[in-house]
Amino acid sequence: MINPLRGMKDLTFEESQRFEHIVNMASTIAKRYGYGYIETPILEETALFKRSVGESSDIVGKEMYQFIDKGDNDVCMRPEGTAGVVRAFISAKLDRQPVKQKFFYYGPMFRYEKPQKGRLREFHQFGCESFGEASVYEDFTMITMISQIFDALGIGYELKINSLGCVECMPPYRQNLVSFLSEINNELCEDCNRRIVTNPIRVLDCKNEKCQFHLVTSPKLLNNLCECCDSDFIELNKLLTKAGIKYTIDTNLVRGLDYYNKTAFEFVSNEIGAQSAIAGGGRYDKLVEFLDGKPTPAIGFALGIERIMELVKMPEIKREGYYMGAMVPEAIPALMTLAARKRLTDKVTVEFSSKGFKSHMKGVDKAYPQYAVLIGEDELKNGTLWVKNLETNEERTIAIDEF
RNA sequence: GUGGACGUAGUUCAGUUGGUAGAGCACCAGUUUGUGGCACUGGGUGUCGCGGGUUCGAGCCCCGUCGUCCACCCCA
Repeated sequence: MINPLRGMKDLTFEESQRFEHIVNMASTIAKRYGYGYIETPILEETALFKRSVGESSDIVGKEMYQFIDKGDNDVCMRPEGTAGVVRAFISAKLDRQPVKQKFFYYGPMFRYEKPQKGRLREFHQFGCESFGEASVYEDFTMITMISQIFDALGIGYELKINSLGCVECMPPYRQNLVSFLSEINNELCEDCNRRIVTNPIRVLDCKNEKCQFHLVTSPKLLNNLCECCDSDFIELNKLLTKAGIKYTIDTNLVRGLDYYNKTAFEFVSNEIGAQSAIAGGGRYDKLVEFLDGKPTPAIGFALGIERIMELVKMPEIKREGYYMGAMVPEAIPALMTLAARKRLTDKVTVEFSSKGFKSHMKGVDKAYPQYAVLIGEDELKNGTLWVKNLETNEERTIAIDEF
């Protein structure tokens, strides 16, 4: 027996319905905010992810499904969605038009990780990317939209926000932090010492208590923002408060991908294990030009579909369509004709084997239709159908033509 | 990549100091050619993850391997 690869899952029945429901709900809401569907390739040049996500990140460093294809190209299964959408945006030369563009997407992402709860090798994200809008109102709008999606899905969440600064204020702060960390590096754990070199901001959210003790006096980015970043962050706080969206400022919130700047946010749930981030995103104003486009401010987010699947409250299922069956084999051809016609407008389940009444009714329970339609000896003889409405339990025998 | 737990029926699980596998649910058939969900009766559907070893004998003990789960790391 061949099973799916490690960390990859088949979705059927309730699970696939949940998946569909999430995508439908998120798409519907995103469209209301002006987002249009974009589909981009799953396979991209490896260089795209190295340049956008960043070589220092774990994603690029050790988690990519990367290989050389038959044409000698260095290619990679996308580990996240933003890079591909930005690439598509630039490929279509949309960066040369002064028009704001908003896209949503959903689909599989691949990371070669060790699977655990909420962490798969093939997982699915729904995401949005907004290009050309630098206003902090857009940051606020996006966060509002995500809250709305989670509300519509019946999911509880906590929102964390932070500002990562910009090219003006981040580099000096970073240098500042590195020198602070270097002075106390003897007190810090092994991981943190590694992070001082690879990604010093990450040291700030180390879970080691001893590290946290020594980090109390560390320089904080929020106190070192430039005027623009500072006022935008204050404005974002005001807007969220005014809109009644609960949030906390998490100065240690660092997004894992190199391209983020200014607003960073994360939605977390405490009900799904250690992998608690259910959505994350932020601004990436420099990424478009970094991938050879014209400077274009942008902001985006992605939510992990599998991570929220078990949190979603599903709407009640309703009876739908028809179950059709015959109690004598000779009636089956007539059934097929009726079914074909009904299927132009309704859901129809046809049982091809003729069997007893009771047996058919069991089939009816499984198919959960609104109507059961049966043909037995009498009906066949008289050219009629037996129809039962399973909601009202009303039964009728009608002429075939009336159906 | 590191650490820990666990792999028995479709599923959830039981299985004694080692003696050739069992229960609930699900499923199928029947009671019942004409009223389903309920009830009753019958049916086990299995490479005990895989491979080796110890033993007269392994689901159980040992080694290896694959896989799942959980945590770290990291992230959606």
